[in-house]
Amino acid sequence: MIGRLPRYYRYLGDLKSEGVERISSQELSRIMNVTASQIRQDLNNFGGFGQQGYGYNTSYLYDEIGKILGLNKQHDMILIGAGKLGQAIVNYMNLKNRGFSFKGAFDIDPALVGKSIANVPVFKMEQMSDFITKNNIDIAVLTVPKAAAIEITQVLSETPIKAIWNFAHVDLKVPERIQVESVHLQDSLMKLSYNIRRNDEN
Amino acid sequence: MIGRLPRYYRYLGDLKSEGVERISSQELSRIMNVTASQIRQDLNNFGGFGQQGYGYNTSYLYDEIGKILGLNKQHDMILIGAGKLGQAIVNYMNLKNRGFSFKGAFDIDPALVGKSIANVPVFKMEQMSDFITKNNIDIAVLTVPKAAAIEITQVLSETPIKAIWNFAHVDLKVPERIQVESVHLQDSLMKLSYNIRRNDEN
DNA sequence: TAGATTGTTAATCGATTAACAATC
DNA sequence: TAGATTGTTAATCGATTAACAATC
Repeated sequence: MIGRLPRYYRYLGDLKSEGVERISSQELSRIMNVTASQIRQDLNNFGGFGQQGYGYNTSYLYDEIGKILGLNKQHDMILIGAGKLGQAIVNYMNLKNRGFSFKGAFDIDPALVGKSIANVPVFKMEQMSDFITKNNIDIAVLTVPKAAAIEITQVLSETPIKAIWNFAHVDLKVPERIQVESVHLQDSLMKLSYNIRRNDEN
Repeated sequence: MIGRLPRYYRYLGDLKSEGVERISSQELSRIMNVTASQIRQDLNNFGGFGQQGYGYNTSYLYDEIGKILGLNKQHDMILIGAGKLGQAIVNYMNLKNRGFSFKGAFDIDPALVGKSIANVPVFKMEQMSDFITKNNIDIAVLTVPKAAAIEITQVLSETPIKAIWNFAHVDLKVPERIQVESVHLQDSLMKLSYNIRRNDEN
Protein backbone atom coordinates (compact mmCIF):
# COMPACT_ATOMS: atom_id res chain seq x y z
CA MET A 1 0.00 0.00 0.00
CA ILE A 2 2.79 2.41 0.92
CA GLY A 3 3.76 2.09 -2.73
CA ARG A 4 0.76 4.23 -3.62
CA LEU A 5 1.38 6.97 -1.09
CA PRO A 6 3.92 8.94 -3.15
CA ARG A 7 1.46 8.99 -6.00
CA TYR A 8 -1.29 10.40 -3.80
CA TYR A 9 1.20 12.94 -2.56
CA ARG A 10 2.05 13.98 -6.10
CA TYR A 11 -1.56 14.40 -7.17
CA LEU A 12 -2.47 16.30 -4.03
CA GLY A 13 0.49 18.61 -4.59
CA ASP A 14 -0.78 19.30 -8.09
CA LEU A 15 -4.32 19.92 -6.88
CA LYS A 16 -3.05 22.20 -4.16
CA SER A 17 -1.07 24.32 -6.58
CA GLU A 18 -4.14 24.51 -8.82
CA GLY A 19 -5.92 26.05 -5.88
CA VAL A 20 -8.26 23.11 -5.23
CA GLU A 21 -9.18 23.30 -1.55
CA ARG A 22 -11.18 20.12 -1.06
CA ILE A 23 -11.52 16.85 -2.86
CA SER A 24 -13.73 13.79 -2.46
CA SER A 25 -12.50 10.24 -2.87
CA GLN A 26 -14.87 10.13 -5.83
CA GLU A 27 -13.25 13.02 -7.70
CA LEU A 28 -9.75 11.91 -6.82
CA SER A 29 -10.53 8.41 -8.05
CA ARG A 30 -11.50 9.83 -11.41
CA ILE A 31 -8.31 11.87 -11.73
CA MET A 32 -5.98 9.13 -10.53
CA ASN A 33 -7.69 6.17 -12.14
CA VAL A 34 -8.17 4.11 -9.02
CA THR A 35 -11.36 3.23 -7.16
CA ALA A 36 -12.78 5.63 -4.59
CA SER A 37 -13.02 2.68 -2.25
CA GLN A 38 -9.32 2.10 -2.44
CA ILE A 39 -8.53 5.73 -1.76
CA ARG A 40 -10.70 5.75 1.36
CA GLN A 41 -9.25 2.44 2.47
CA ASP A 42 -5.70 3.62 1.90
CA LEU A 43 -6.08 6.97 3.60
CA ASN A 44 -7.94 5.52 6.51
CA ASN A 45 -5.11 3.11 7.24
CA PHE A 46 -3.04 6.05 8.37
CA GLY A 47 -5.71 7.97 10.23
CA GLY A 48 -8.98 9.80 9.61
CA PHE A 49 -7.96 12.60 7.32
CA GLY A 50 -11.38 13.20 5.84
CA GLN A 51 -14.72 14.46 7.00
CA GLN A 52 -18.10 12.97 6.21
CA GLY A 53 -20.15 15.03 3.83
CA TYR A 54 -17.14 17.17 2.92
CA GLY A 55 -14.30 15.06 1.64
CA TYR A 56 -10.64 15.76 2.21
CA ASN A 57 -8.94 19.10 2.66
CA THR A 58 -6.32 19.07 -0.07
CA SER A 59 -3.68 21.02 1.74
CA TYR A 60 -4.11 19.21 5.05
CA LEU A 61 -4.06 15.79 3.42
CA TYR A 62 -0.98 16.75 1.44
CA ASP A 63 0.86 17.76 4.60
CA GLU A 64 -0.22 14.67 6.50
CA ILE A 65 0.92 12.31 3.76
CA GLY A 66 4.17 14.28 3.66
CA LYS A 67 4.64 13.52 7.35
CA ILE A 68 3.86 9.84 6.87
CA LEU A 69 6.47 9.76 4.14
CA GLY A 70 8.96 11.42 6.45
CA LEU A 71 9.26 14.45 4.18
CA ASN A 72 9.08 16.84 7.10
CA LYS A 73 12.49 15.64 8.23
CA GLN A 74 15.86 16.66 6.88
CA HIS A 75 17.80 13.87 5.19
CA ASP A 76 21.50 14.28 4.62
CA MET A 77 22.89 12.16 1.82
CA ILE A 78 26.11 11.18 0.18
CA LEU A 79 26.74 10.05 -3.35
CA ILE A 80 28.92 6.99 -3.83
CA GLY A 81 30.19 6.83 -7.38
CA ALA A 82 30.44 10.24 -9.02
CA GLY A 83 30.02 9.04 -12.62
CA LYS A 84 27.47 10.32 -15.09
CA LEU A 85 24.45 8.77 -13.42
CA GLY A 86 25.56 9.94 -9.98
CA GLN A 87 26.16 13.44 -11.26
CA ALA A 88 22.76 13.52 -12.89
CA ILE A 89 21.09 12.50 -9.65
CA VAL A 90 22.92 15.11 -7.60
CA ASN A 91 21.92 17.82 -10.05
CA TYR A 92 18.36 16.61 -10.14
CA MET A 93 17.96 16.40 -6.37
CA ASN A 94 19.73 19.58 -5.41
CA LEU A 95 17.32 21.49 -7.57
CA LYS A 96 14.05 20.02 -6.46
CA ASN A 97 14.05 18.40 -3.10
CA ARG A 98 14.12 20.58 -0.06
CA GLY A 99 14.37 17.92 2.61
CA PHE A 100 17.05 15.90 0.86
CA SER A 101 20.51 17.32 0.48
CA PHE A 102 23.83 15.93 -0.65
CA LYS A 103 26.70 16.66 1.71
CA GLY A 104 29.46 14.92 -0.20
CA ALA A 105 30.34 12.55 -3.00
CA PHE A 106 32.92 9.76 -3.10
CA ASP A 107 34.76 8.19 -5.97
CA ILE A 108 37.84 6.11 -6.65
CA ASP A 109 38.76 8.15 -9.72
CA PRO A 110 41.57 10.60 -8.71
CA ALA A 111 40.52 12.88 -11.54
CA LEU A 112 37.19 13.53 -9.83
CA VAL A 113 38.44 13.85 -6.25
CA GLY A 114 38.77 17.48 -5.21
CA LYS A 115 36.24 18.65 -7.79
CA SER A 116 32.62 19.56 -7.13
CA ILE A 117 29.31 18.43 -8.61
CA ALA A 118 26.62 21.08 -8.24
CA ASN A 119 28.52 22.41 -5.23
CA VAL A 120 28.88 18.99 -3.68
CA PRO A 121 32.55 18.20 -3.04
CA VAL A 122 34.00 14.89 -4.22
CA PHE A 123 36.21 13.03 -1.73
CA LYS A 124 38.35 9.93 -1.78
CA MET A 125 36.46 6.69 -1.24
CA GLU A 126 38.56 5.93 1.85
CA GLN A 127 37.07 8.91 3.67
CA MET A 128 33.51 7.70 3.29
CA SER A 129 32.95 5.89 6.59
CA ASP A 130 34.38 8.71 8.67
CA PHE A 131 32.35 11.25 6.76
CA ILE A 132 29.12 9.38 7.41
CA THR A 133 29.75 9.23 11.12
CA LYS A 134 30.95 12.81 11.49
CA ASN A 135 28.20 14.36 9.39
CA ASN A 136 25.27 12.23 10.50
CA ILE A 137 24.51 11.03 7.02
CA ASP A 138 21.19 9.19 6.65
CA ILE A 139 21.20 8.01 3.07
CA ALA A 140 23.91 6.66 0.77
CA VAL A 141 23.12 6.82 -2.92
CA LEU A 142 24.91 4.01 -4.70
CA THR A 143 25.75 4.67 -8.33
CA VAL A 144 28.65 2.29 -8.89
CA PRO A 145 28.96 -0.95 -10.85
CA LYS A 146 27.58 -4.15 -9.39
CA ALA A 147 30.79 -5.58 -7.93
CA ALA A 148 31.71 -2.29 -6.28
CA ALA A 149 28.17 -1.95 -4.94
CA ILE A 150 28.45 -5.26 -3.09
CA GLU A 151 31.83 -4.35 -1.58
CA ILE A 152 30.78 -0.86 -0.57
CA THR A 153 27.60 -2.20 1.00
CA GLN A 154 29.80 -4.30 3.28
CA VAL A 155 31.57 -1.15 4.38
CA LEU A 156 28.34 0.79 4.75
CA SER A 157 26.94 -1.95 6.98
CA GLU A 158 29.54 -0.99 9.57
CA THR A 159 28.50 2.67 9.57
CA PRO A 160 25.46 4.32 11.18
CA ILE A 161 23.88 4.91 7.78
CA LYS A 162 20.10 4.46 7.78
CA ALA A 163 19.38 3.69 4.17
CA ILE A 164 20.83 2.91 0.77
CA TRP A 165 19.30 4.15 -2.45
CA ASN A 166 20.69 1.57 -4.82
CA PHE A 167 21.10 2.07 -8.56
CA ALA A 168 23.34 -0.95 -9.12
CA HIS A 169 21.91 -3.96 -10.87
CA VAL A 170 22.05 -6.24 -7.86
CA ASP A 171 20.03 -7.08 -4.73
CA LEU A 172 22.01 -5.87 -1.74
CA LYS A 173 22.28 -7.77 1.52
CA VAL A 174 22.28 -5.49 4.54
CA PRO A 175 21.58 -5.66 8.28
CA GLU A 176 17.92 -5.22 9.16
CA ARG A 177 18.38 -1.72 10.51
CA ILE A 178 19.42 -0.47 7.05
CA GLN A 179 16.68 0.23 4.53
CA VAL A 180 17.33 -0.46 0.87
CA GLU A 181 15.39 0.94 -2.03
CA SER A 182 16.60 -0.11 -5.45
CA VAL A 183 16.07 1.56 -8.80
CA HIS A 184 16.68 -1.21 -11.28
CA LEU A 185 16.73 0.58 -14.61
CA GLN A 186 17.44 -2.62 -16.49
CA ASP A 187 14.42 -4.31 -14.99
CA SER A 188 12.27 -1.35 -15.87
CA LEU A 189 13.41 -1.42 -19.48
CA MET A 190 12.80 -5.15 -19.67
CA LYS A 191 9.23 -4.65 -18.52
CA LEU A 192 8.81 -2.13 -21.30
CA SER A 193 10.28 -4.56 -23.78
CA TYR A 194 7.92 -7.28 -22.56
CA ASN A 195 4.93 -5.02 -23.09
CA ILE A 196 6.07 -4.09 -26.58
CA ARG A 197 6.42 -7.73 -27.54
CA ARG A 198 3.03 -8.61 -26.11
CA ASN A 199 1.43 -5.72 -27.94
CA ASP A 200 3.15 -6.63 -31.20
CA GLU A 201 1.77 -10.14 -31.04
CA ASN A 202 -1.85 -9.14 -30.69
CA MET B 1 3.84 -11.42 -12.11
CA ILE B 2 5.72 -10.06 -15.12
CA GLY B 3 7.30 -7.72 -12.60
CA ARG B 4 9.33 -10.63 -11.26
CA LEU B 5 10.55 -11.88 -14.63
CA PRO B 6 13.48 -9.47 -15.01
CA ARG B 7 14.69 -10.54 -11.60
CA TYR B 8 14.61 -14.22 -12.55
CA TYR B 9 16.46 -13.28 -15.69
CA ARG B 10 19.13 -11.48 -13.72
CA TYR B 11 19.71 -14.35 -11.31
CA LEU B 12 19.76 -16.91 -14.09
CA GLY B 13 22.31 -14.83 -15.97
CA ASP B 14 24.50 -14.78 -12.88
CA LEU B 15 24.14 -18.54 -12.36
CA LYS B 16 24.91 -19.15 -16.00
CA SER B 17 28.10 -17.14 -15.87
CA GLU B 18 29.08 -19.00 -12.71
CA GLY B 19 28.85 -22.16 -14.78
CA VAL B 20 25.79 -23.59 -13.02
CA GLU B 21 24.08 -25.85 -15.55
CA ARG B 22 20.93 -26.84 -13.73
CA ILE B 23 18.91 -25.45 -10.87
CA SER B 24 15.86 -26.61 -8.94
CA SER B 25 13.07 -24.32 -7.81
CA GLN B 26 14.21 -25.22 -4.31
CA GLU B 27 17.77 -23.94 -4.75
CA LEU B 28 16.67 -20.88 -6.68
CA SER B 29 14.16 -20.05 -4.00
CA ARG B 30 16.93 -20.02 -1.42
CA ILE B 31 19.12 -17.73 -3.51
CA MET B 32 16.37 -15.34 -4.49
CA ASN B 33 14.42 -15.31 -1.26
CA VAL B 34 11.08 -16.32 -2.69
CA THR B 35 9.13 -19.55 -2.26
CA ALA B 36 9.86 -22.50 -4.53
CA SER B 37 6.14 -22.73 -5.11
CA GLN B 38 6.03 -19.26 -6.52
CA ILE B 39 8.95 -19.92 -8.84
CA ARG B 40 7.27 -23.03 -10.25
CA GLN B 41 3.97 -21.20 -10.54
CA ASP B 42 5.57 -18.21 -12.28
CA LEU B 43 7.64 -20.21 -14.72
CA ASN B 44 4.80 -22.53 -15.56
CA ASN B 45 2.61 -19.62 -16.55
CA PHE B 46 4.79 -19.14 -19.58
CA GLY B 47 5.36 -22.77 -20.50
CA GLY B 48 6.97 -25.92 -19.16
CA PHE B 49 10.59 -24.99 -18.94
CA GLY B 50 11.53 -27.59 -16.35
CA GLN B 51 11.78 -31.34 -16.15
CA GLN B 52 10.55 -33.52 -13.30
CA GLY B 53 13.34 -34.99 -11.25
CA TYR B 54 15.90 -32.70 -12.86
CA GLY B 55 14.93 -29.08 -12.38
CA TYR B 56 15.58 -26.30 -14.86
CA ASN B 57 18.42 -25.99 -17.33
CA THR B 58 19.94 -22.64 -16.43
CA SER B 59 20.99 -21.63 -19.89
CA TYR B 60 17.78 -22.74 -21.57
CA LEU B 61 15.59 -21.05 -18.98
CA TYR B 62 17.65 -17.87 -19.29
CA ASP B 63 17.16 -17.77 -23.03
CA GLU B 64 13.46 -18.54 -22.82
CA ILE B 65 12.83 -15.78 -20.30
CA GLY B 66 14.87 -13.50 -22.53
CA LYS B 67 12.48 -14.27 -25.38
CA ILE B 68 9.44 -13.67 -23.21
CA LEU B 69 10.91 -10.29 -22.28
CA GLY B 70 11.47 -9.53 -25.94
CA LEU B 71 15.22 -9.28 -25.46
CA ASN B 72 15.89 -11.30 -28.60
CA LYS B 73 14.60 -8.40 -30.67
CA GLN B 74 16.42 -5.23 -31.62
CA HIS B 75 14.96 -2.05 -30.15
CA ASP B 76 15.91 1.28 -31.62
CA MET B 77 15.54 4.20 -29.29
CA ILE B 78 15.73 7.96 -29.15
CA LEU B 79 16.50 10.20 -26.24
CA ILE B 80 14.25 13.19 -25.72
CA GLY B 81 15.94 15.73 -23.49
CA ALA B 82 19.72 15.55 -23.63
CA GLY B 83 20.37 16.94 -20.14
CA LYS B 84 22.44 15.28 -17.45
CA LEU B 85 20.03 12.45 -16.73
CA GLY B 86 19.49 11.74 -20.39
CA GLN B 87 23.22 11.72 -21.04
CA ALA B 88 23.77 9.34 -18.15
CA ILE B 89 21.18 6.95 -19.52
CA VAL B 90 22.64 6.99 -23.01
CA ASN B 91 26.10 6.25 -21.66
CA TYR B 92 24.77 3.55 -19.42
CA MET B 93 22.73 1.82 -22.11
CA ASN B 94 25.20 2.02 -24.95
CA LEU B 95 27.70 0.17 -22.82
CA LYS B 96 25.61 -2.66 -21.57
CA ASN B 97 22.57 -3.47 -23.58
CA ARG B 98 23.04 -5.21 -26.86
CA GLY B 99 19.43 -5.26 -28.02
CA PHE B 100 18.74 -1.63 -27.16
CA SER B 101 20.44 1.10 -29.07
CA PHE B 102 20.08 4.86 -29.25
CA LYS B 103 19.84 6.23 -32.76
CA GLY B 104 19.48 9.89 -31.92
CA ALA B 105 18.83 12.46 -29.22
CA PHE B 106 16.68 15.58 -29.28
CA ASP B 107 16.85 18.79 -27.33
CA ILE B 108 15.61 22.36 -27.46
CA ASP B 109 18.96 23.73 -26.27
CA PRO B 110 20.83 25.05 -29.36
CA ALA B 111 24.10 24.54 -27.49
CA LEU B 112 23.55 20.77 -27.53
CA VAL B 113 22.22 20.39 -31.06
CA GLY B 114 24.91 19.20 -33.44
CA LYS B 115 26.96 17.63 -30.65
CA SER B 116 27.12 13.94 -29.78
CA ILE B 117 26.56 11.96 -26.59
CA ALA B 118 28.45 8.68 -26.60
CA ASN B 119 28.34 8.78 -30.40
CA VAL B 120 24.63 9.52 -30.46
CA PRO B 121 23.97 12.72 -32.43
CA VAL B 122 21.77 15.43 -30.92
CA PHE B 123 19.15 16.94 -33.22
CA LYS B 124 16.63 19.77 -33.00
CA MET B 125 13.40 18.87 -31.28
CA GLU B 126 11.44 19.74 -34.44
CA GLN B 127 13.03 16.84 -36.29
CA MET B 128 11.86 14.24 -33.82
CA SER B 129 8.63 13.01 -35.45
CA ASP B 130 10.23 12.63 -38.85
CA PHE B 131 13.19 10.84 -37.36
CA ILE B 132 10.97 8.32 -35.59
CA THR B 133 9.11 7.47 -38.77
CA LYS B 134 12.15 7.30 -41.01
CA ASN B 135 14.29 5.26 -38.64
CA ASN B 136 11.63 2.92 -37.27
CA ILE B 137 12.18 3.96 -33.69
CA ASP B 138 10.47 1.74 -31.12
CA ILE B 139 11.16 3.49 -27.84
CA ALA B 140 11.32 7.13 -26.82
CA VAL B 141 13.17 7.84 -23.59
CA LEU B 142 11.73 10.93 -21.96
CA THR B 143 14.12 12.87 -19.76
CA VAL B 144 12.57 16.30 -19.79
CA PRO B 145 10.68 18.31 -17.15
CA LYS B 146 7.08 17.50 -16.41
CA ALA B 147 5.41 20.17 -18.53
CA ALA B 148 7.57 19.35 -21.54
CA ALA B 149 6.91 15.64 -21.03
CA ILE B 150 3.17 16.15 -21.35
CA GLU B 151 3.53 18.25 -24.49
CA ILE B 152 5.99 15.91 -26.15
CA THR B 153 3.80 12.93 -25.35
CA GLN B 154 1.06 14.59 -27.39
CA VAL B 155 3.43 14.78 -30.33
CA LEU B 156 4.67 11.22 -29.80
CA SER B 157 1.09 9.96 -29.82
CA GLU B 158 0.91 10.95 -33.50
CA THR B 159 4.01 8.96 -34.42
CA PRO B 160 4.42 5.18 -34.87
CA ILE B 161 6.42 4.93 -31.63
CA LYS B 162 5.69 1.76 -29.65
CA ALA B 163 6.71 2.76 -26.16
CA ILE B 164 7.78 5.58 -23.88
CA TRP B 165 10.28 5.10 -21.09
CA ASN B 166 9.30 8.01 -18.90
CA PHE B 167 11.57 9.66 -16.35
CA ALA B 168 9.39 12.72 -15.82
CA HIS B 169 7.48 13.06 -12.59
CA VAL B 170 4.05 12.69 -14.14
CA ASP B 171 1.65 9.97 -15.30
CA LEU B 172 1.44 10.19 -19.06
CA LYS B 173 -1.75 9.72 -21.04
CA VAL B 174 -1.22 7.87 -24.29
CA PRO B 175 -3.23 5.89 -26.85
CA GLU B 176 -3.58 2.21 -25.95
CA ARG B 177 -1.13 1.05 -28.58
CA ILE B 178 1.72 2.92 -26.86
CA GLN B 179 3.29 1.30 -23.81
CA VAL B 180 4.50 3.47 -20.97
CA GLU B 181 6.95 2.49 -18.30
CA SER B 182 7.79 5.17 -15.79
CA VAL B 183 10.79 5.52 -13.54
CA HIS B 184 9.61 7.84 -10.81
CA LEU B 185 12.78 8.62 -8.90
CA GLN B 186 10.97 10.92 -6.53
CA ASP B 187 8.49 8.22 -5.60
CA SER B 188 11.31 5.79 -5.01
CA LEU B 189 13.10 8.21 -2.70
CA MET B 190 9.88 8.86 -0.81
CA LYS B 191 9.45 5.16 -0.18
CA LEU B 192 12.95 5.11 1.22
CA SER B 193 12.17 8.08 3.41
CA TYR B 194 8.99 6.37 4.64
CA ASN B 195 10.96 3.27 5.61
CA ILE B 196 13.55 5.34 7.45
CA ARG B 197 10.87 7.09 9.45
CA ARG B 198 9.13 3.84 10.29
CA ASN B 199 12.39 2.28 11.38
CA ASP B 200 13.33 5.31 13.47
CA GLU B 201 10.08 5.09 15.37
CA ASN B 202 10.47 1.48 16.46
C1' DT C 1 -33.34 18.23 8.29
C1' DA C 2 -31.55 16.37 3.83
C1' DG C 3 -27.59 15.49 1.12
C1' DA C 4 -23.04 14.26 0.75
C1' DT C 5 -19.34 11.64 1.70
C1' DT C 6 -16.39 9.42 4.90
C1' DG C 7 -15.03 5.39 7.81
C1' DT C 8 -15.58 0.68 8.17
C1' DT C 9 -17.42 -3.89 7.69
C1' DA C 10 -18.49 -7.62 4.60
C1' DA C 11 -17.97 -9.81 -0.01
C1' DT C 12 -15.18 -10.68 -3.81
C1' DC C 13 -11.32 -11.35 -6.23
C1' DG C 14 -6.58 -12.47 -7.15
C1' DA C 15 -2.18 -13.90 -5.72
C1' DT C 16 0.60 -16.81 -2.86
C1' DT C 17 1.51 -21.02 -0.62
C1' DA C 18 0.88 -25.88 0.33
C1' DA C 19 0.25 -30.37 -1.19
C1' DC C 20 0.66 -34.07 -4.10
C1' DA C 21 0.12 -36.72 -8.27
C1' DA C 22 2.66 -37.07 -12.61
C1' DT C 23 6.90 -38.19 -14.60
C1' DC C 24 11.68 -37.84 -15.62
C1' DT D 1 12.84 -49.25 -9.66
C1' DA D 2 13.56 -45.40 -6.27
C1' DG D 3 14.44 -40.59 -5.73
C1' DA D 4 13.92 -36.09 -7.14
C1' DT D 5 11.47 -32.45 -8.66
C1' DT D 6 8.24 -30.44 -11.74
C1' DG D 7 3.45 -29.16 -13.09
C1' DT D 8 -0.87 -28.37 -11.28
C1' DT D 9 -4.76 -28.44 -8.22
C1' DA D 10 -6.60 -27.07 -3.82
C1' DA D 11 -6.22 -24.18 0.40
C1' DT D 12 -4.92 -20.00 2.39
C1' DC D 13 -4.02 -15.48 2.67
C1' DG D 14 -4.18 -10.65 1.58
C1' DA D 15 -5.73 -6.95 -1.13
C1' DT D 16 -9.43 -4.77 -3.60
C1' DT D 17 -14.09 -3.61 -4.17
C1' DA D 18 -18.83 -3.06 -2.74
C1' DA D 19 -22.09 -1.69 0.50
C1' DC D 20 -23.86 0.91 4.01
C1' DA D 21 -24.18 2.90 8.61
C1' DA D 22 -22.17 6.92 10.90
C1' DT D 23 -21.82 11.69 10.81
C1' DC D 24 -20.66 16.16 9.14
